[in-house]
Amino acid sequence: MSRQSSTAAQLTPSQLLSARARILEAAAEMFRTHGYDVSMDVIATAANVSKQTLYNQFGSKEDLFKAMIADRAAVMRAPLNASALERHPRDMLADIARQYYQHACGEHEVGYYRMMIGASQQFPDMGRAYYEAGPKQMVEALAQWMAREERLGRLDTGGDPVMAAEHYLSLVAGQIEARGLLGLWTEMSPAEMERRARFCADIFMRAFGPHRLMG
Amino acid sequence: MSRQSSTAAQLTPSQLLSARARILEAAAEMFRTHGYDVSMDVIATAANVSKQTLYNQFGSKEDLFKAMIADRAAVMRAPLNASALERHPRDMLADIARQYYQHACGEHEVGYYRMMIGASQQFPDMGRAYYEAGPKQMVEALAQWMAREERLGRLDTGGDPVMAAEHYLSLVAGQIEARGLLGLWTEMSPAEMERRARFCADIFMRAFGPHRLMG
DNA sequence: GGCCTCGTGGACCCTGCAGTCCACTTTCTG
DNA sequence: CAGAAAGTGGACTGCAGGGTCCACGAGGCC
Repeated sequence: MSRQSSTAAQLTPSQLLSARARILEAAAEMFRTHGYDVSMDVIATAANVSKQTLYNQFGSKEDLFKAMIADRAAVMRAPLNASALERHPRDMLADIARQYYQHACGEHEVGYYRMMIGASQQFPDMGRAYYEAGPKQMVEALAQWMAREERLGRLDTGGDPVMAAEHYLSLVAGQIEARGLLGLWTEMSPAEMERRARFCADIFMRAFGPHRLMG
Repeated sequence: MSRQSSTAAQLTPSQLLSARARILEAAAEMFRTHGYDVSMDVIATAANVSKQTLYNQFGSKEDLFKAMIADRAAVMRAPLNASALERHPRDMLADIARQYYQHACGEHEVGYYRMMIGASQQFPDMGRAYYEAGPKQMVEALAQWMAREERLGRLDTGGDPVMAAEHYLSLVAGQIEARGLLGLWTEMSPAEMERRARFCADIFMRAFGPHRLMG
């Protein structure tokens, strides 16, 4: 019993993960909140790991950073679950906006995005990688869906679904993201999310819906 | 003659400015391209000034940075020249987009924006200041104009001109800015600018024009 | 000419941080 | 149990960068 309690029982959950996973997690958190400038000591402390272990797992700070980016890229998936294909475009669009507001524009994600922007100055290829793993995926998935809807006659993007998709995502993210990037944080109530989501879907449908007034 | 040439004649243009102005200019350039991490030595060299002079003018790095921000804020003005009030909203909107594409989304400005994002992590109040001096001004100016147009019956924002204004600016900036922030640079031809500007104005008018289909 | 101000450049101090080393302990494995 | 493998903590090195100091030069003012 005493041996048990001294090894497993009193460990915090984070200590049950492998050292490597713990480091990656802590690194993500520290990089996100402090930018690339965090010291390796701070990361080691946050990961509950000695500095040496850290250097054993990842040869250098740059390597650690890159590994952590790669690790996150796997997490970051286009949240366009193609489940409900037969729903009305308006509902689908509103849903995308809702998902965005709930998951992709939190303090967490915006902080992460901000860090990537900062890092892209230091590691230019990383910016590209991030863009292609993240935003680009979303645009493409959405554009594909829109093209399909256009073929079904339920949307009219004027033959440029990519631009329409970009516009919709811009509409959804809009100033919220801009404010977040500059560190201005305003919590968004569920009601507000709902209102904005509907608003976005509505105006998109007015602009790209099938019953257009003008050519 | 020899005295003349040794003092004024062979000075480069930048050396004719006051030391302070030269420092501010060089600091802006260096901070923009390298982020807040540039060393003071580099800035001093770029300004063609000794390190001591730099510290005489601005007590510390932080002070220099803030002074440079303040200096830039004066330059950054909402480019919504209210000259042409009687023009058709569509033309006005297209013009705003054109102006944005020509002046506000160049490598220069986006680099500056990126730097501000990075700095807002270190100096939170600076992010707010930047937002209020820049984006916010634009949104408000545009919203005011839209409210006026709505009263004239030439626009229908559904009673929320601010949201409409935000949406229009998002539409215009959109993915271009996102890509720029991540360091992906794609030169935009004048034709492309024109196409995008028209596109933005058109879809905005379809969504918020006076002849709406649905309530 | 003599003083004063401003600038120069280069040496210098000190702190923080990436990265290394090492002696010691823990844990896994045969 | 013995030995290997991995981890620990803390001291240490080297360097970059913020900030200071100082001896010197050049122009303006009386």
